[in-house]
Amino acid sequence: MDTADLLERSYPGRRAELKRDIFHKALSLFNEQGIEATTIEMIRAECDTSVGAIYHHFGNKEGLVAALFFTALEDQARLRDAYLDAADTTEKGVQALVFSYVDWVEQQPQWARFQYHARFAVTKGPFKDELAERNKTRNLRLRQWLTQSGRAAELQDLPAELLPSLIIGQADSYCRAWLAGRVKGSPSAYREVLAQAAWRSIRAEGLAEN
Amino acid sequence: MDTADLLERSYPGRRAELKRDIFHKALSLFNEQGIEATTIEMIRAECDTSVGAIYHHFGNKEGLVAALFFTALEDQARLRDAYLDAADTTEKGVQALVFSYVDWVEQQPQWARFQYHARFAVTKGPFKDELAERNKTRNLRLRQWLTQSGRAAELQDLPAELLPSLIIGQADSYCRAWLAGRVKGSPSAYREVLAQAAWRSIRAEGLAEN
DNA sequence: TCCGTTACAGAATAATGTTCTGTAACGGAA
DNA sequence: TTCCGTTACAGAACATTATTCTGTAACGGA
Repeated sequence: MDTADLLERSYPGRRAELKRDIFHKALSLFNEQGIEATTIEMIRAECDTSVGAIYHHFGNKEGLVAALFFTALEDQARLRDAYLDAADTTEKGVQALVFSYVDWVEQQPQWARFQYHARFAVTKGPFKDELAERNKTRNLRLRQWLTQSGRAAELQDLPAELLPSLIIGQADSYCRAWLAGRVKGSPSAYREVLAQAAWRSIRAEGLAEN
Repeated sequence: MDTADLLERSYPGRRAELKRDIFHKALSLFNEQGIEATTIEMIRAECDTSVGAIYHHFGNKEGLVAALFFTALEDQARLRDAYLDAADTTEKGVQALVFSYVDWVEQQPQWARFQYHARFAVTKGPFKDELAERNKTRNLRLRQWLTQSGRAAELQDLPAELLPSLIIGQADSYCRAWLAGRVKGSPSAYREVLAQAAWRSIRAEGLAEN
């Protein structure tokens, strides 16, 4: 399960060959050199194609960035929903969110790294509306889980807008540190610790929980 | 306590007037338009100066970004160290880290937002060595606190490289959400909740703690 | 007052993003 | 199979933007 697999999944077929290749090479370059520092010419050379081809498929550099970003978001959400579907208790749900997050980051470090760095550009740029649109539908399953009836009883009395950060914040922070090379242990090696930490921080204070 | 104050603090004196102005205006533009989308010409026009002046002070666009980034980091650390010095227990220390983080973000939203978005570029670019250098000295106080003797007894048995993320991850996540406009409540309004959550997630399991 | 240094101006240049026009490959319809 | 609209690609021309360079003015200590 690597970058190539993700691309086959999202853009299958022979006719999308070059498109996948541009995706793949651009992703690497953006991550290695930085987004600004990567020129269209570099991508063109790496893919042994023409600028025309790149602009044909993606419109412009911003479009390429946005397309990569959306692809990453969608793939990550796919895994998250799968994990969430298998969780039958609140604690398991929290675990599912943390596990799916760190597992995906570790399976797709390239895409994860890029996602972190491209978010701002996409949020500001001309694709911000499309982003908001996609967010809405992509996070349906998550929102449904969060607001499921009876959830509140198992959790502390917390502002709803705080919940996502409380659940995923620590894992997210560690993943960033790992991708930046500031720490060595892989995120998924700590998945239980991270899930535990999240759960301990939001669960209602029971008497006999561990 | 706003952007202007921060600048007076970091670059005082009359002769740094234009430099401060460039900082100030560039920061706003970078945040509003995005870093790539902001041209030197825009900054020049906004400051009513010349490109020569900008390049004289900062070398190039990357240098300007790096200078802004370093300024933000240093100011944030200043507040953190101040809070940390006043904390006399482990729990208070965790609280100090969370409080200083959210308070600074709320006092300096412009700088905070920029910091998030510029990190990658600086990490990759020609200033990465200077960044690593500065990180080392800037985080001295923090590292000292983290490794202070007796700390481990009050905390769960956790990998050291996980600690920073466990303490600050949730607050960090919420700050990002707030700066991006995804949530409404200001970070410092939730400072106690966030500090509590962090503490609950890492403290050793006592019997009679609340 | 002199003089080296720093601060700034703005035209010239270079690097890079984008457009545009043309050509080839594709794939269904007749 | 042939035709034809559509999609895929090529690469030169163009536009925008970053950067350099040369010159001038202000500063500040000797």
